Amino acid sequence: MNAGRTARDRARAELTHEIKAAARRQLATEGAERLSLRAISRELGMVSSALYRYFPSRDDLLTALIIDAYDALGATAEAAAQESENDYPWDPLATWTAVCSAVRDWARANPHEYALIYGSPVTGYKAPQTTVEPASRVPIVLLGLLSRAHAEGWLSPLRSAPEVDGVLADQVDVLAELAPGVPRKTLLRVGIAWTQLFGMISFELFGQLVGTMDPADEFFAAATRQMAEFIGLRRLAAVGE
Amino acid sequence: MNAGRTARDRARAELTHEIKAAARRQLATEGAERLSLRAISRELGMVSSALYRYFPSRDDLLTALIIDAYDALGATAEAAAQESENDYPWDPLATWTAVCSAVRDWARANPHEYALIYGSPVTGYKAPQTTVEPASRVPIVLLGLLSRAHAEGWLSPLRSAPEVDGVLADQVDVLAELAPGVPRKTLLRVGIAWTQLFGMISFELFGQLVGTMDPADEFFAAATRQMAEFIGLRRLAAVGE
DNA sequence: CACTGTCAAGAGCACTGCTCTCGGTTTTGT
DNA sequence: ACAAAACCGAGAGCAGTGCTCTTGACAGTG
Repeated sequence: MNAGRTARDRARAELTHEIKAAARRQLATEGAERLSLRAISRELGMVSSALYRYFPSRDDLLTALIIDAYDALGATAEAAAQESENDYPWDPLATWTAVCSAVRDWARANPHEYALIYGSPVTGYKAPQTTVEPASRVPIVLLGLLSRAHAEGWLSPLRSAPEVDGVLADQVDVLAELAPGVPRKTLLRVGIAWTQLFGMISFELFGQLVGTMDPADEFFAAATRQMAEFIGLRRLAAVGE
Repeated sequence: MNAGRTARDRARAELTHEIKAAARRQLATEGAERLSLRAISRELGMVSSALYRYFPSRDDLLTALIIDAYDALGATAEAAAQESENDYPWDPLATWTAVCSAVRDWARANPHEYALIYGSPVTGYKAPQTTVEPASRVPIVLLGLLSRAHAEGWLSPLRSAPEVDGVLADQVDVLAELAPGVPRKTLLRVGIAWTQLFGMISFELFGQLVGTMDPADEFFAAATRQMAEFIGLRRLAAVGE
């Protein structure tokens, strides 16, 4: 458990970190599929075969990068939420937009790592179970925010929305475990907003918006605001309505 | 102009088609980034260098596959819209959901071609201008549907939605050219619904929904319905409201 | 000191995209 | 009808890839 038990352990941890850093650098210039172990080893001044002592295969290195990316994005979202949660009076709509913007900003700052986790999956690469926990950090932030907003009376009842039943009700209920008390109607719409958020970011990053919403700042802001209203997050001034 | 003017032209067209077919087959088993010209040539019983007579580079082959995919998806969407447009009385909400479902079904039937056009862009590959026209066929279908719906009084005025101004108004106005008469508020929401649709499909195909909305049929149906209402498409019974 | 596990190095395999040259065929212009 | 031009597939070859295997050197522990 001790991080630097022996000199060998320390050297190994350090080199592992350096390999991932070089891989990330290469990810930015060459892309995920052209990630080359030999190029990394060249950059690090070592022989290619030595890399296999640290990552048994190219896929294992990819897995490490994917987990790191999920964790970095998750930490960004958590930080944005945290920063906004302490305001008084707390404004869940502001927190919602802050988290969404933080996710977008991270994606724009790290487009290749974003593509690695939210783009088309690398073929022949089977994501191991270890990736699902870091992948769920962003949804957990959003659901936690919703849960607190509900507890404090910030959620509209969505009277006009249809009831959620059947298979969908069961599926929505697994979200409810992370957002106790939030009604199904709201949770379903959170799922819709969730896919909208990442769909929009992917479109922006992957060039699907050029010609229309290309500088996407205003589109993103408007969409985020309207989706927040869609799921029933009230504006600060509108609590008692 | 004549398709089979000479024997050589005919042979060339046929071989071009066979190469793309083999490439598509390999796309399904190996993925876009592992698409190998040598493997294609092996499958076709020819020498690898001969392929370069038909596609000057791997990127050119990819471009052809991308254009074909956009065209196939566009044709699917157009067919779905056409089929629903002729119903009487015409129900634009039904057409909307039909087009969305058709897009999803095509994506599920051709996941690798979908990933090719809506997944992370292949690194080092610069999409030429020739791809934008086939890429716009689906948006054109949706906007045309909205335009007709507006002309026939099927669109709610979206009174509670905020005004669209500034840069966003200009961006939305380029959509307006494809959907004459449709108000900005509606067009902005169409953009939001558009990103939601493809975000949802991508999440389903790329495995981001497992653990929650995994069999996504009901989620998809509910989301499509609610997004249609979001953009103001009225239900058939609610025209006069 | 000796043993055990870890390390970098290097050769080697089968593969990739791509280029170039070669001889043969087809199409085209006159 | 015939020569010139365009096109074609075959093959060799280049520089690069992921990955495996063996070899010899080193550090940590008994």
